[in-house]
Amino acid sequence: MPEKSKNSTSERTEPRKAAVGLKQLSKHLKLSTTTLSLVLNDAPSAVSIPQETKDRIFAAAKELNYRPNYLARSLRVQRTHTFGVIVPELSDGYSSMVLNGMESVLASAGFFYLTASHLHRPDLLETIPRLLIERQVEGLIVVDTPMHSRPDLPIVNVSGHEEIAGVTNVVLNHMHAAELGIGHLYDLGHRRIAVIKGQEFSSDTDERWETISAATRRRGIDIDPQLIVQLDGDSPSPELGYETTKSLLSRGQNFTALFAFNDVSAIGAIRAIEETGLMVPDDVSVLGFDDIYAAAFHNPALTTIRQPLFEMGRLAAVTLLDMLRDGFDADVPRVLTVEPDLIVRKSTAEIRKP
Amino acid sequence: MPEKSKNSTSERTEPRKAAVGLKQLSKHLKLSTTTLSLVLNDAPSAVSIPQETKDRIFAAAKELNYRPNYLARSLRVQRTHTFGVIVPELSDGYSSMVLNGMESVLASAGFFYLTASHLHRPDLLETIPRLLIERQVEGLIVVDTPMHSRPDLPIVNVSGHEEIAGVTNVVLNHMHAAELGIGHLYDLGHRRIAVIKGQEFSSDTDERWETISAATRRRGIDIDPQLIVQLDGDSPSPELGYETTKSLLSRGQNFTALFAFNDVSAIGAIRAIEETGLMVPDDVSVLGFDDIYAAAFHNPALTTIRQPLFEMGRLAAVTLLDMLRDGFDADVPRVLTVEPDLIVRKSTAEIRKP
DNA sequence: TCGTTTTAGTAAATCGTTTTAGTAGTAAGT
DNA sequence: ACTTACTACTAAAACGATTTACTAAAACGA
Repeated sequence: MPEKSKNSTSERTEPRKAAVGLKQLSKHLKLSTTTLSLVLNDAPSAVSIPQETKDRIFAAAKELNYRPNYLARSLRVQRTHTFGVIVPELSDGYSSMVLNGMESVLASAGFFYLTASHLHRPDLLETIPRLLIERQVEGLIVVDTPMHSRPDLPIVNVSGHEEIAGVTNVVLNHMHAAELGIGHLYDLGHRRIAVIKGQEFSSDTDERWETISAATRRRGIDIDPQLIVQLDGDSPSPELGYETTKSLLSRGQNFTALFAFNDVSAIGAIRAIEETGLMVPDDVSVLGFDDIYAAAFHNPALTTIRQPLFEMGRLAAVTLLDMLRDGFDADVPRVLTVEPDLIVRKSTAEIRKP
Repeated sequence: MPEKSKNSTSERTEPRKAAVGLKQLSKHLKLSTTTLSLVLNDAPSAVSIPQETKDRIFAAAKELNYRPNYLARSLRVQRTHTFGVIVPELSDGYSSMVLNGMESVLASAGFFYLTASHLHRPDLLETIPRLLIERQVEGLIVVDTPMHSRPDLPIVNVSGHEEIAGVTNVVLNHMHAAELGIGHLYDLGHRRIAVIKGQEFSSDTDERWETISAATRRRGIDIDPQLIVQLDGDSPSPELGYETTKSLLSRGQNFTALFAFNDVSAIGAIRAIEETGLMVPDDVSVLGFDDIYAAAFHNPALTTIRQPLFEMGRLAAVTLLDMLRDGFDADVPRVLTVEPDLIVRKSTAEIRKP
């Protein structure tokens, strides 16, 4: 039985091989760094170099564990293959889904990205873009974050609504989303519909509200101002929706359906509603937004407007890459629209007594 | 009515000021880049430079919008103030909470980080560390990911269990967690306890299982092998827990409590259990793990073992920063342990008929 | 054989900073 | 008057790659 050398403690702390650079490699091979660079990058002018030499170079690079210094390379070629990503915060579910989609594109394009959360703090919103630019990111992906000024590099804003030269917005078709949501509730017979608006700072808040408003008017019903509440605070917990709904319920107004700003707040709302002795969906229907993973498995399973967050991230990334490839003022679209879906589950039902 | 100049198309495309570097600044000021650098970085040797000159420099830097090139700077000073972060995937809730904690430290330390997801693909697990090292990250934070070899830079592994020279593991006190969980179920009278183990690839799976196993034995009960199931697949949806629990239920064994690997799978499990006509917690108690945001608001509210993920991320970051400051072989602890909490809510209850 | 082309490389400039090692010119000390 | 010290700077060498512009030798063409 061969002795396991795996744990031969004397060998454990192997000599930490100092990373070898092009210079040491060139010394070892007795070739200039020029030649090495040409060969290793398979530059066109390396055709004249015989295969034998090339092989020697590759072999030595592997053997000495050569690691090109990407910093030096980036400095010289003036490309970092790096994007900056600005999000409100990482753990809100929304951002991480978008990032997920984004990364699926970037990884295979050889890009990395630096992430920064602004936590809705104005000072960070101010400094983060500058810091990222100093780090020579080639573009910015901004998620659910207002961008007023126009930094001098390509930007894609996911859920951005300002029209700014040089920034492309990736947005949901909110009109369609509102039609789906309100249409669904209307078709179930609901006329007294409460709405939880998003936080002041959330990019989608206004557009969402306006489209919902339009969709109800179009059906000849008006939303009682007493039935409108707004999320406040920046916790990614259902707590916010819970509190908001509590205060809505305390007004004593009756309503048969509630359209929440997102699934997280819908979940909080359900708890609040049930705590007052009402049942979802028998007494009040609750409609969410986003279709997060948990939505399908909540009790009751959430009826919701699905927003293709992964796709939005993916789209943002490919668009930014396009902008880079096509030069500065290429005519990429100013706005890219993705479509929502109505996912009917168990949290909405026909109104009981019409 | 004042005309809205917002859309005055001629002004829209403002001249994109080319970012000015030290050289142009020096030309403009008729001072050497040396002087500028000294002053702008407030180097000790800048004492001899009169305040008037300094002011001129600062003023010009602001006016011309000088942006130091961090790449060049990093290359020269051999510090990037950048970490690499390796996670299984971004949208699993676990990683993003850890990242959140991590970022809270890094941001104020002037560090940025490059994130990469390996999606459990062996090729990515192989290449990602190399790519990050080429980009000159100063350290690696690895989340819920096995690390066998020892790259030559400081590493902190969140939920890492291998003992490797040079890497510090941040781990939960699993023994304590198991004691809390099993103790709670035991105290409620449960003796036939089912367990959902984590996925094969999850770092915590083995340790979690072993400690649970020990905690039950310590109480003189043994877990029926028929009551052990394991998650399979890498979706961050409750679907996995649902499927797993379905198959558990189909075995026809009876059990009065279920200890799930995490809250997400617990939520799936509850759905599966209720679909067979059983009630949670009346017929079977379900115990989760992690205490994600949704746990408190699920129906029934999840009793769970809270894992301080934010804190673990925070700890990982400060530790890595320490390792950097104290030089290579500083004696940072090999393992940092954080403590779990039992959060009793509504998904567990006393056994009905003893 | 002479001129041209090809082969197989190399020296040096470059990217944008920081940093080391000075250098004039003035002021102070003795 | 002569050293010494300080003031206010600057030239040039890093950092580690890439890239432009060469070169010496060999091969080829006429």
